[in-house]
Amino acid sequence: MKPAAKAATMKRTQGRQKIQMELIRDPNALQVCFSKRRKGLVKKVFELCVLCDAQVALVVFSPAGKPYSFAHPSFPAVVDRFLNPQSAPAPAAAAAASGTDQLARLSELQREAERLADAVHEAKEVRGKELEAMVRAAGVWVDGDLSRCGAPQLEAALAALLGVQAEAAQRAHEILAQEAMVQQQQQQQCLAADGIGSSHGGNLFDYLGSYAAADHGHGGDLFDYLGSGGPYYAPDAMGSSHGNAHEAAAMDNGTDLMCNDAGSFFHYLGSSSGSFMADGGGGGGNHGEVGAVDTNIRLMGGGGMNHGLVPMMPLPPPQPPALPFNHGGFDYYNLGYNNQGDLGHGRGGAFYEMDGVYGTTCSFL
Amino acid sequence: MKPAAKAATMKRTQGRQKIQMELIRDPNALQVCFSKRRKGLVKKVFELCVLCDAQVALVVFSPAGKPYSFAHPSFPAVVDRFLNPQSAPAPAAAAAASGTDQLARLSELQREAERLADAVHEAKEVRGKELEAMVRAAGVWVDGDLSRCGAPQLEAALAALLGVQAEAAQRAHEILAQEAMVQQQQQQQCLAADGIGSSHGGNLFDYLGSYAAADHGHGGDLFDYLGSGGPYYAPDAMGSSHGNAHEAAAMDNGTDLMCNDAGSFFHYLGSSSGSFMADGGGGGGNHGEVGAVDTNIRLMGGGGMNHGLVPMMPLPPPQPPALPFNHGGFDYYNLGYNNQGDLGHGRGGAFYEMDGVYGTTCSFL
DNA sequence: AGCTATTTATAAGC
DNA sequence: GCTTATAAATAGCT
Repeated sequence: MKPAAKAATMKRTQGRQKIQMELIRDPNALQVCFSKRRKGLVKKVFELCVLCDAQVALVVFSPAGKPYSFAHPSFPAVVDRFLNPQSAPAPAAAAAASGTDQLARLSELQREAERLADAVHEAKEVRGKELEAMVRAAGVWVDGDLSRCGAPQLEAALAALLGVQAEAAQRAHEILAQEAMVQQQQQQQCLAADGIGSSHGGNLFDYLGSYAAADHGHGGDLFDYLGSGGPYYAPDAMGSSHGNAHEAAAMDNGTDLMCNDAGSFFHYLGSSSGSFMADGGGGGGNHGEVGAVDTNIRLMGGGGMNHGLVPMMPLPPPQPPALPFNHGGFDYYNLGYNNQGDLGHGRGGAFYEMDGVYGTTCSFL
Repeated sequence: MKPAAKAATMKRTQGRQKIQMELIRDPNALQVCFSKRRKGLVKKVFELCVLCDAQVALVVFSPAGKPYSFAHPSFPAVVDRFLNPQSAPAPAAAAAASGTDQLARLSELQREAERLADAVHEAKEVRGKELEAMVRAAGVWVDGDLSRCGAPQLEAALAALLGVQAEAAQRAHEILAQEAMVQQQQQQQCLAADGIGSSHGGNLFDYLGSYAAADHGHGGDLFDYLGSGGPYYAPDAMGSSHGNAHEAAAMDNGTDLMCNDAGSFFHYLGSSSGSFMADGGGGGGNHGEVGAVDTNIRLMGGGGMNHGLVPMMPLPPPQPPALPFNHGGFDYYNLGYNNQGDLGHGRGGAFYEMDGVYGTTCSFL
């Protein structure tokens, strides 16, 4: 390279600049940043799923208030897992949880809280010393501002922190548990099967590939490959079957690690440059496993509302009035890389996050 | 540099290698990868929160089955948001949720909270000074682990998160809504207020700084700074005032975007390399706002169980039989960078994810 | 949205 | 867990 005589002038761009970790004031910049970072975040989550067969659930609200989510093997699966750590799905058990059990839990929670408090305290002490030494240390900050919070909130907050919040939790639990059970029945062996969030409004499932495939449509991509270089499998989208297992049991669970309870939509078979497989929502679930991952990932990107390619789900409006959860829009989910100089560049991925409400989605048990 | 004659030999390491996006077969490598990536993931999420004031909720199960979580402003807040998109909180509803039981619990929680707050406060103070030198970071977090959380909370939270799944969602909604309302009453203007998960077991709150400070204890770090380079503001912890707004109204909401419904604990004031401000929990809620973010972030790192410094929770075995939710352990949460060639390197952060059950935490409404 | 130039995130390795 | 050398993620522009 040149001696940098006019290096500065040479550069077409200044390149990435380090930015302060603070709220971006410029609305436009904020939007751009959010979009890019959300995309990157999803890719990271996805990779974590694939590489470590980790189960995850992510929900992000855009600054505009639109919700985005990603989960693997599925939210239901994650929930189920929480409910049933390692034990098999105890149908009756759930019910049992309520009542006295609840109380017990609460007691525990309380104790937990105490311990936590202690921990904090100690931490504090220790920390103080450390701090002296320098900087970084520290802390937690668990505080925030309670200032704004009314005392009541604080209470609630604490309760929450401590894991308490008995009541709400309790009730929610009961109800949800039941729901979960119902769901479980359906999911049984294939709990992960069902789709994740359903993005109403027009979201797409993008495959987060690296030097993935050629993009399908820059202006209107639905499913984009997000993986690295493998074939990505995107089974059924958000099933609507809330009544029973529809296509359950179909997919082959090639999961090596522990993604046992999973059996979701997107199956990552990933290798290197592979083919992108997307099999619609409906029926058959399996496909030719290439040979690797079988991560069964599903991700629910937000779809742009302006994509052209995939005409999936007509999005039958469940219950507009009934469901209060209609936040948002969605985005894309295109995480391809193009650095490696491989095939195209895997662009695609449309996104948006205006204040308008595109549609929403959700996914739960 | 040399003409690369023996370049290959010179290199101490081969540097980062590109890896196939597929499940890592080697257990050890898997563990390492998971730890690193989870850390990085959390950092990313955190940054997204700070930069874009996005609200998020993340749950990750380690391959070993341990749960980790992160949220901002808190799970409860997110849930609430799902439940109550933009509508105002219904005051009356709250009453319904309450029960005598509630009160009792609350009282307890309050006490707990107080203690916690104090602890935090002190820690904060100490740390604050030191921090000035560094970082700024900030944000929120709630990461910790949900392992211990009772399923109910998780369920509820998740349900909320996903916001959908009609059925479950619906019912959950009804129930939760009520609960939420109750909460809302308390939180009213400060819904985001409540804390997040509590990591029992020995988690630490790490500050995710960038070119942060020197690490306190490599072997046993508690609170690590995770921020980048700005002032970090960690007001009061979880106040205990559950009766009414104590220090309410204090902080200035620098939030530009839309984090309107939030009013959480961690307040990020971050600027550039600024001073670190941490104002204890108790009383006054405000502080000198540096001038920026006001992100109100809270983070709850997971602690390693093998850290030396903090002798936290003995982990009194709650109820092996009773609670089915005992997944995991926790980890660290140290996301400092050291590249920029600033101060130290911001190491710290201990983590682990064995199959042992360390303790857990939860956070919900 | 697509392009760089950099900043970050991390495989490897100790 | 800490370093090193590189692969990736992205801030600033267009």
